[in-house]
Amino acid sequence: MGETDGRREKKYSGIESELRDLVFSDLCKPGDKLPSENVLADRYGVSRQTVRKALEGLEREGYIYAKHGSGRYVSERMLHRKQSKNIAVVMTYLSDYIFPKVIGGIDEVLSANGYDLILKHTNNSRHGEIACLTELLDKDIDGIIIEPSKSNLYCKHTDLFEKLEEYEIPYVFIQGEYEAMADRPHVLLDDEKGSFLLTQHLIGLGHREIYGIFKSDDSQGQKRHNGYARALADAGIPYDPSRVIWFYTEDRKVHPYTSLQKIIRSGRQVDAVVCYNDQIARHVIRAIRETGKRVPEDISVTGYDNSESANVDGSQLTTIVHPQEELGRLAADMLLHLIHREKVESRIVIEPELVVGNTTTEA
Amino acid sequence: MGETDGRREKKYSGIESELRDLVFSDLCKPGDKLPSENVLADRYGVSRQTVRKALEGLEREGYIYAKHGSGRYVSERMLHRKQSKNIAVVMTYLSDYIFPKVIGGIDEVLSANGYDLILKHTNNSRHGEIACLTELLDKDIDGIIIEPSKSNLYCKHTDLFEKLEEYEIPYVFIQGEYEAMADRPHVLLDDEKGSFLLTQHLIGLGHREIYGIFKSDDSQGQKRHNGYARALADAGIPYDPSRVIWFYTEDRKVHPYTSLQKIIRSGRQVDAVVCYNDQIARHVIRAIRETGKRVPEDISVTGYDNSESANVDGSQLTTIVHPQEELGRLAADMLLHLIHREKVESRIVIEPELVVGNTTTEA
DNA sequence: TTCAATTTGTTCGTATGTATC
DNA sequence: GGATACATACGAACAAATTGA
Repeated sequence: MGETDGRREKKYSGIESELRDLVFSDLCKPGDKLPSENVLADRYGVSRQTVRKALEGLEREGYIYAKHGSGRYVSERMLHRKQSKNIAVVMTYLSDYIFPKVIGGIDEVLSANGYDLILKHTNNSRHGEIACLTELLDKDIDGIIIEPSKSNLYCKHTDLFEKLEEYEIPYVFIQGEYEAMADRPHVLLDDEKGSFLLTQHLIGLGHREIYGIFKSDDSQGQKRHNGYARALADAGIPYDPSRVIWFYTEDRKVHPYTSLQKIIRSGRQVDAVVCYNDQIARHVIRAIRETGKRVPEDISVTGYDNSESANVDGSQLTTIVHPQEELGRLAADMLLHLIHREKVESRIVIEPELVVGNTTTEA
Repeated sequence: MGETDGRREKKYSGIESELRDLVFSDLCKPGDKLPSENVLADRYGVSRQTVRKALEGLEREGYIYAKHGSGRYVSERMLHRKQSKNIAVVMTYLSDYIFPKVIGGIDEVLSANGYDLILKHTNNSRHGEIACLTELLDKDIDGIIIEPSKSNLYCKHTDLFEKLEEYEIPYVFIQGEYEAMADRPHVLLDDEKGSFLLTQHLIGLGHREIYGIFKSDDSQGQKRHNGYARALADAGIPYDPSRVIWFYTEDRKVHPYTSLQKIIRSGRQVDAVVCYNDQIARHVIRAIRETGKRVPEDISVTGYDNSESANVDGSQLTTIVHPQEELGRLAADMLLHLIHREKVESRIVIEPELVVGNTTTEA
């Protein structure tokens, strides 16, 4: 007996959306009075209760309010309509090294577009990244800029990123990339080429016994290692695994320098050291000097990032420029395009630029 | 005629709060089924419609959900009850100088308590601060940590802070203070005493012609000036306004150094310069050296904050320690107490600590 | 000040549709 | 299929606040 007239539309929700359109249209200004419940009931040919049900939704959202005994009015809140206008930025660390500058670049673009940043950090642990993303899924955000943690390990939490896509929350990776997520939007440096340039520079200076210190648990470390290896290969220098020291995030402050010191003290020839970044390079230089060798006269050292620590004590590292703010700005721009559903080049690779300092010299 | 039996309690709201208590009590776990509408109607002796009205509120807030044809159930969301868990941090700048470290300290405490940071900055303009606060009033936040902009000017937007109080959003000032808001929660350095210690140090080294460069538009500048003046007074050295150079945020990069150079080149005796902060001190040292004078042999210079720029090129400024992370942690702690409505000391003043470097020496 | 009309707020009753078990 | 429970819809009545005559 049911009058199955196709899909059953609820009366009140139809009226609700009609009223919503009315309120959102230019015809309505904040403070305007809406027709009374009885008038609307007549107009739409429904009961007063049904009209009330329709109005309830709008009132809950704060777009209209009721004055007892007087009427219903369009709310002030119509002016700044509801949008979270929050962007989450998930980094490995927040206040060290180059991160403040990257965040500054992101903020520059986003705050100019009325967005606020929610900052989170993972301490470069997979666990931390999962925790961050899980929390963010419960939050009101319009997009995410994320620096992957331990990006060289296999990404076991692709489900979280799929959830983001399901919720239509766009995201952009910066700095590193998960192999499994390589087709997603990225803004990256060409780490492989940067390291290639540094190593080539050292070879050009006549060095042959070139050591490398790389981080094993992010994609940058892997790529910088690859650039180092390719430069050696191009120059016909055989790649020797015993000249490469790998380290993890967790032993950054302990391991690699002592390994290098042992090698130097063992009497093996060391012409130069290509370091994962400037921080490592600074430690390496100190470690080398502790062994009695000089930098750059005995051993040349290169960094990466041209960070604040690249230039201290009158010493300028030979390093690669990290366009910190620019990286942030590019990622923010890309994210804005994604939020606005505009077509956009979803993979930006920044060309590296060599800075020759006074920590490298001819052999 | 009205049965004015005291205050007329709406039937449904009484039932709603009873149900709310039930749901919030330990008797209910997520997934538990509530009694049916008819059972509740009987139990409370009201119509089924009234019960529905009461349940509506709880459902809107997400604490219960309905399964058509089955019943009503306690929601998962009861676990993480509704709270935005966002804290806004409003600073003058974000990525320069000491700010990343302060933010790092704030984050350390708040992220451990499940809060996220929303970062905003004012560029140290009153206009910027008003814009930030206005935007934040429309956002879902549980508290604010704010560094006042141009805190030495009269605060013309106390209404915004009153709005925050009205909305019961607690806030904590850090670094500076508005005179009109001095009774609100603050975490500050004792800038007056810090500057006093620096000036006293210079006097102890035998200097008499001690100049000062201070920022005029924040309370720190004013207080550091006062400490300078008090130290002179204590030592019986007359205060000479022509030895004090004031500058504004907007001309930080131009004005004060050239004024000082003019003074030096005019042949007036300059023993020492007390600078507003380390950044200024670095510029001042460069400016002095441009005139051919030496630091510290001819002129001693002091900074303030012991920031990263305090120690460069093998030169360590004589300065005052700024406990950057600690300041952030203290402010975050205070804010947490306020959010939890716990009693808390609402004014913390951190004792300054002198660092003697190699930019000051005996006269 | 009073009063009546208007408008929203609350509560009851009733009926029907539809999903679940 | 039948019992149960939630969802939608309508009608009616009175309470309480506002407004303007």
